[in-house]
Amino acid sequence: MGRTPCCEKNSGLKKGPWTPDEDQKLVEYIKRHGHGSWRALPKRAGLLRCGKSCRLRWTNYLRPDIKRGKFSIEEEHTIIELHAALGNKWSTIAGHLPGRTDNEIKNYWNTHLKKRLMQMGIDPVTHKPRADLLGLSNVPSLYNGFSLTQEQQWENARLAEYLRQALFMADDKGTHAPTDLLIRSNDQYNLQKSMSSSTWVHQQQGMAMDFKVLPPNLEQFLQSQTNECASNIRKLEELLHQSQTVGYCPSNNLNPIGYINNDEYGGSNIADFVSPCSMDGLQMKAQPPQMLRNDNMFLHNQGDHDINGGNNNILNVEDLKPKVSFDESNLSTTMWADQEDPLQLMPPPTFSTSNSNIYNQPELIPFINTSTESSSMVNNNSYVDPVVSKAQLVNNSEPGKEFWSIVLKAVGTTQAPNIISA
DNA sequence: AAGATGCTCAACCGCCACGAA
DNA sequence: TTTCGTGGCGGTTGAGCATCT
Repeated sequence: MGRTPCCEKNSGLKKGPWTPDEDQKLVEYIKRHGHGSWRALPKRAGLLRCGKSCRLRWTNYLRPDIKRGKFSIEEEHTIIELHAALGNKWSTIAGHLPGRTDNEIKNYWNTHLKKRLMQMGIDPVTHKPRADLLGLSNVPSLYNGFSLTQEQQWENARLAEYLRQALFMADDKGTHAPTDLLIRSNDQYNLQKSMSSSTWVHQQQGMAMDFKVLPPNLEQFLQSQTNECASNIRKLEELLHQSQTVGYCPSNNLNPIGYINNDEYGGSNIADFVSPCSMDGLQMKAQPPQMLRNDNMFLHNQGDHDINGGNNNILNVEDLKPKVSFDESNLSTTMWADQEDPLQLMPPPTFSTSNSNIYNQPELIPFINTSTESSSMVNNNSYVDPVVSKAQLVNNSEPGKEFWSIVLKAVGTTQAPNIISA
């Protein structure tokens, strides 16, 4: 049995690079007759090639709608985002990049993006931070006792993406990608302490030497950003003091979704400070992540990898984007007050899909921690006190409005790079 | 200058799914 | 239901070029 191979060996058919003459023959034939049966085409077109070779040459190179040239930042982002969700589904990914072929995307991934992610400490297969490289060997303890749900895996992927963004801050030419590096600390004191000890900075500089992507003056840069942010934070804190500050944030050790933050893990690695911060951060960090995306879409496509027929599982890239356009008018009368679970009470922000560039969206809002009592660490890195964070009152009061106004002003801009500490 | 090494990407290979017979 | 032809996909290769030593 066994089917006939497309190109019999020793069939006398030509292989290897196409000549301009062959290209011309193929293009002219298809222009006149369409490709029809690929197997029959070469004979009819006067080509000593197999049909498969003709099809490949046409679809990957000669097709008139092929886009040539470098991949744009947006295209790169789309590839990475889709790859995180779909894996090596190159043709599906290509379906979202007009004019790009699956082969081209695959090549670009293998020769550029994959390497870049690896250099940045991100596993290009899982899109998770590479624990070995980042000193994150303790991170899995975050999930002790829990099996990772798809949502949590998604959050991991998102963390990886934030790391990627952070490390994309400067490219080889010293220009900056339009993304913010978000640094979160449980309080400004801890951040300043960390900065002054420079543990993180030194680690980053070490990485910079390897990665060749971070600014050489990183330490000063971070420091200046920190100072700048500190004044904003103080403003916010003043306003917050005018409001009642009530309510508890479930601590991370009770939250299997568990955003990583520094107090749980000793505060010396990158993941301690670069965290997935989002609009829900304003509602305390334990806000379920599904607020930020269309989970049905994601879950559906998670299960779609093995669906027959390849193109059946095309998904709209819009559905993968965080839905985080912020509607200020929606900030109304909800308040967190003496509630055991404020998460149940805080309405989600209004989301929309209007923004075209997910990396410029106000999702990049830091977790604003208003805690006045810092959670404590002891030297052996064991976690002692639960994180007790005071939630902010959000209401129609002038201070409340002003608070949000400042928050939006502070974080809603997309000037980059901008390190926002909180 | 020349060989070694690395990088890119067009092209190939083998496999799979689908639809027609 | 099975077989077969075909198109399509993803992994891999290797020629050609660039950079390094």
